[in-house]
Amino acid sequence: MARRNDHTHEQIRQLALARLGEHLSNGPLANMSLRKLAQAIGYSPATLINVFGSYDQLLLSANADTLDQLAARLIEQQPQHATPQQQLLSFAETYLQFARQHRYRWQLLFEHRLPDEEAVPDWQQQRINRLFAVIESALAQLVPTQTAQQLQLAARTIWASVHGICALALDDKLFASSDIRVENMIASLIRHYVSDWQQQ
Amino acid sequence: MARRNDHTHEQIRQLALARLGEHLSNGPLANMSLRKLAQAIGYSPATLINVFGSYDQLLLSANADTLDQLAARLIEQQPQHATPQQQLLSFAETYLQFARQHRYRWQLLFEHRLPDEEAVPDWQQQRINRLFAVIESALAQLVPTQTAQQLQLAARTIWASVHGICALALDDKLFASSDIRVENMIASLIRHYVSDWQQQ
DNA sequence: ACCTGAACACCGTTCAAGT
DNA sequence: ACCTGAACACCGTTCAAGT
Repeated sequence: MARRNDHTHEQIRQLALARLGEHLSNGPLANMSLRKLAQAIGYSPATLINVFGSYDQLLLSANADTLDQLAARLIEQQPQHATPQQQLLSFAETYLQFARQHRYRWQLLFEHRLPDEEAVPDWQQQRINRLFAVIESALAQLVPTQTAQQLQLAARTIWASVHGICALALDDKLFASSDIRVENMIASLIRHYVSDWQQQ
Repeated sequence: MARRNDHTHEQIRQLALARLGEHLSNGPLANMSLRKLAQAIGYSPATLINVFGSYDQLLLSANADTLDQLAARLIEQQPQHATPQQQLLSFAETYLQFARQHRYRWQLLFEHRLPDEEAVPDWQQQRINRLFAVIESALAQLVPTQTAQQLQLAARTIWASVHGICALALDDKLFASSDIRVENMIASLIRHYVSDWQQQ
């Protein structure tokens, strides 16, 4: 085999994840496979299993990258001197933009499940909690007297709702007349929910 | 082959869909296959391909059944003498209940995609529009002066939001402290969105 | 010690051959 | 005419054998 010892495990990790990323910017995971991925980087399928443990864990690593990219984008695009409402709207719009730009990566993030239903690993949970913190902070500015639990509930309700709108819109499952745009749905959600929520 | 001519095509359809339904009440689609399904009903894989056209179209037929079951449940559980707000809340709660009870069927409905991204067939779109009509009717009672387009936008925003909450909750992707329940998120969404929306 | 070719147990689909 | 066994081109994973 030609490539033996050409790369460390860590380098093989990066090669595989980068190549998978390229694929996911063009097509769905269903068009990729462990064998194709291995061939594309010049290693055998068994090498990738050695390095990642399994194809499922390789995909989990790709999802970790996706969460990092999403978090970076959300935080860098977050306006600092805007009203809390505008911050929440901007957050949701950035989320939609990311989902559109990285459609297949984003699908993989939500549709890949570990075979034994084992819990999502801690490092992944922490990445997600960091994103919720941004929403909770905007909500806390809006109504400083809210309890932590009320903030948690509202932040999760908003994010899950925005997520649902993006997910169904990207899959064309809303079947609305053509003049109904997903941006307007997101704006409608944030405006109406937040207006009433801040009146307690 | 033993079963030749034992059943009409229509009977084979029903056998296969019923057997797939049994499987989906116990586990995810990933644990099923065309070959296993064919063996379970005593036919060859090629027979199922003859009858359905492909495994993908077989799954599409299963999704049509799911939409019919969901629509029946939503319509029969819809309270007639409740306020529009209560109707919307009841609608969302029934949706959650269905997603929980038929978890793997429901996953298949939203995650199965035709390989060539071809449009969802008309009969499926009509089934979905029938469900939106129920939401739009409750919203129209709330504010009779809304335009059809405003009703469409609000109905789709609400449904996509409820869907997102259910989808993430069922996959344990919300990571909230244990005292935050998904029912409270749905109630929060409906209450706050609808309260502000009806003030136009 | 590290890597992988070959084998294993699958998969959806096709079609020539059988009834 | 209808059906399907066998073949085809895949798949993820394992592990004995090679370097």
